[in-house]
Amino acid sequence: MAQSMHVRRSATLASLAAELGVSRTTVSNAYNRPDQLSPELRRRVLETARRLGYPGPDPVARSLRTRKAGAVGLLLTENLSYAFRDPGAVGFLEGVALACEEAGLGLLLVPASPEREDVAAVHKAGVDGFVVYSVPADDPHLAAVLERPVPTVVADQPELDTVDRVGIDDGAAISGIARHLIELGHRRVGVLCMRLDRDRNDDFVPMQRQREAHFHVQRARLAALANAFGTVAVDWASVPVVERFDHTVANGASAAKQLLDRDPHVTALICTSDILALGALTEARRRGLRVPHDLTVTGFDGIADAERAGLTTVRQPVLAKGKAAGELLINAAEHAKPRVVTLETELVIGTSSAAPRTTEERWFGP
Amino acid sequence: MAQSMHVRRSATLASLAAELGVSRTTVSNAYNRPDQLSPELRRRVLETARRLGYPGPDPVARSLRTRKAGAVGLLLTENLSYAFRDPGAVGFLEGVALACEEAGLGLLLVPASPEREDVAAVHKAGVDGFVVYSVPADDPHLAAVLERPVPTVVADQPELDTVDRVGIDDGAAISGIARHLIELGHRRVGVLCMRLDRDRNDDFVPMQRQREAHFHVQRARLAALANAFGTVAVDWASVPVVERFDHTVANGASAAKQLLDRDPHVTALICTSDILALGALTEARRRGLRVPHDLTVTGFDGIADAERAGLTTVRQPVLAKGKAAGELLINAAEHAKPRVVTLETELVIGTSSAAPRTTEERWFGP
DNA sequence: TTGAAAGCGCTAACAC
DNA sequence: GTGTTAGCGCTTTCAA
Repeated sequence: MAQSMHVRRSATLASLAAELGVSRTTVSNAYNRPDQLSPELRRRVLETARRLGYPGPDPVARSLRTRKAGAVGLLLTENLSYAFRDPGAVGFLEGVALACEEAGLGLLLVPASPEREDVAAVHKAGVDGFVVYSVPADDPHLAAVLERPVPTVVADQPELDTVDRVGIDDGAAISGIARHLIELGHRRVGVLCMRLDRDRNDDFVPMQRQREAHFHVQRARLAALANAFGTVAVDWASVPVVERFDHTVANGASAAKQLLDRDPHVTALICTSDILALGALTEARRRGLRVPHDLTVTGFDGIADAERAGLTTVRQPVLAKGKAAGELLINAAEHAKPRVVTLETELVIGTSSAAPRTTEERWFGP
Repeated sequence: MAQSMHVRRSATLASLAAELGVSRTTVSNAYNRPDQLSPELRRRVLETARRLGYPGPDPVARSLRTRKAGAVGLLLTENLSYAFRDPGAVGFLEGVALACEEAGLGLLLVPASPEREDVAAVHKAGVDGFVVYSVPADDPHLAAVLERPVPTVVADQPELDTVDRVGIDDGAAISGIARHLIELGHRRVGVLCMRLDRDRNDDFVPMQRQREAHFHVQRARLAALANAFGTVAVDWASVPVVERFDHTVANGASAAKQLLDRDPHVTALICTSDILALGALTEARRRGLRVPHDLTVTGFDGIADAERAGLTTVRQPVLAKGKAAGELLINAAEHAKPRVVTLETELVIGTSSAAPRTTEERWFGP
């Protein structure tokens, strides 16, 4: 970004002061403390400023001096284009933006895609604090943020006990889904989940990977499911779990295909996100499976498209989450222990879940 | 944002240098020009930094010195929450973000709602340039941006001949809609448009307001419509045009209601955005009007919901627009004249437009 | 009211 | 390969 036409440059506070024959303090005051000088003088200062093309105090220099950047950084570790396409992420973003707007702070989106190992962007960010959203516990960008001497608030991911955090009770939330399915009589279930770790694994997920996932939210959901189905003697090790790195509807469909191809007797597909569930619905349709008659599908998040599709899911307040994160950061007063805000979720029973057909029904029709 | 637990603070480059018994240059080099010192010394520097809890060069101080903020500012003059809800705005945002991401630059969302007359946020923004999206030509935030000595790129709004600009040919694009309707035989049409000026006018729009609108995009579209329908002897002054300040589906519906209540003989509702058109569809349904049989409705933008609804509309490349704006800014090399990028649009004939019923049909059924 | 002095923390010539 | 010097442009005690 070199020059462009609209670049006047040059005049500084000092040169203005010299021109006016007053001290720098006075000029500074004209901008920052109007009550500290006579209206007349202030008028003169401002007028001369306009004449000289002085654009007012340089924000960077002011920031250096005041030790305030006037902005909050948002770390996403996800291609930004993803962030703007995932309704959950957009809602969160909106929430953070709202909090910033109210406080008159800017919101700086820090570029940090998963491919880019380059942490420089975090170091370059002139901000008064960071909100970290949905990054794996071992992400280098996160480490870089934590080194910066500014307050940090984490949302959903990762779970750290050194910084403030806002999230939901993922285990409890998805247990609601599990209980619902168990009551309906489902015992042969399959799971579609989002990225569990920084390395790509678009495939079935062995137990160890489930247990050691660095994406804590996904890990917590899987663990809760295992636990819930354990109570009805379902051996979790035999439950097929398919993972997808990129969170898209298409991937939900392909994951469902992969799972059903191997295990066609599954009566319910539990998805850890609505996006994946919408893909599962597509795949079900493609195979001629009627939902919920032939196959139950559940989601997670409560995005608009999911409710429109009648998905059984868990609704979570994404906007409130973002807002809470922003506010926590902005009010990061001195406090000894990290604060934790846990938001409420709500089980939404849609039309995508029903009792599984019995074996007879499978053979002889409904 | 005072302190919070995770705030180490203190050590500076200078103190590190002192501790190590080397010059500040050396420490600086350790971070910025690794090839300027022995690997061994660098290792020592970095190690000591870690020990002292030195988080690396302060980004603000560095920015002051290098005269680079490493970020692009985005001015929106709209409640941020609007920006995240309007699909067009989100697409644009994504495009700008993409361009920034590729260049390793941050994207700073500048808080500047229409209510907030406070321009301070613009002054505080530590950025290397601004992208201005969809603000009225007389917006004070815009004026503040133009005073800043950094390159600026404008998208859609406003039209200035001093800065780079990216947009579409609004007149030509909506003329396509007009011609389509004219060919179908529509002569009694009504228009639903977005905010025309900074002052709220949720009502019919007199000619003068149409002509003098500071939202140039809307003005251009209205002018093109007037012109197109002029060729078939439609007197534009008699065409009802209803404006809405807030760009929501609900407002589209209420605008359609207001228009149809006064002028029920209208055969086509031309909307300057898909959002408004979707609202118009709702209102048509409510009145028991079948679209397109009883009423033709057209939109503008080509958002996903519109295509899903089968709306006749103009598709415009919002993401490409954002990306182009970002790239224009980032490559703002020296150039004498402002650059203008005009993107292609495409007329999409959906199922929401058809020939108007004749008077007889109106009375005796189709 | 206004001004003088003292940096905020860092980088970039340039000299050693 | 390393140090010296000179600010970047601004705010803020403190004294006048």
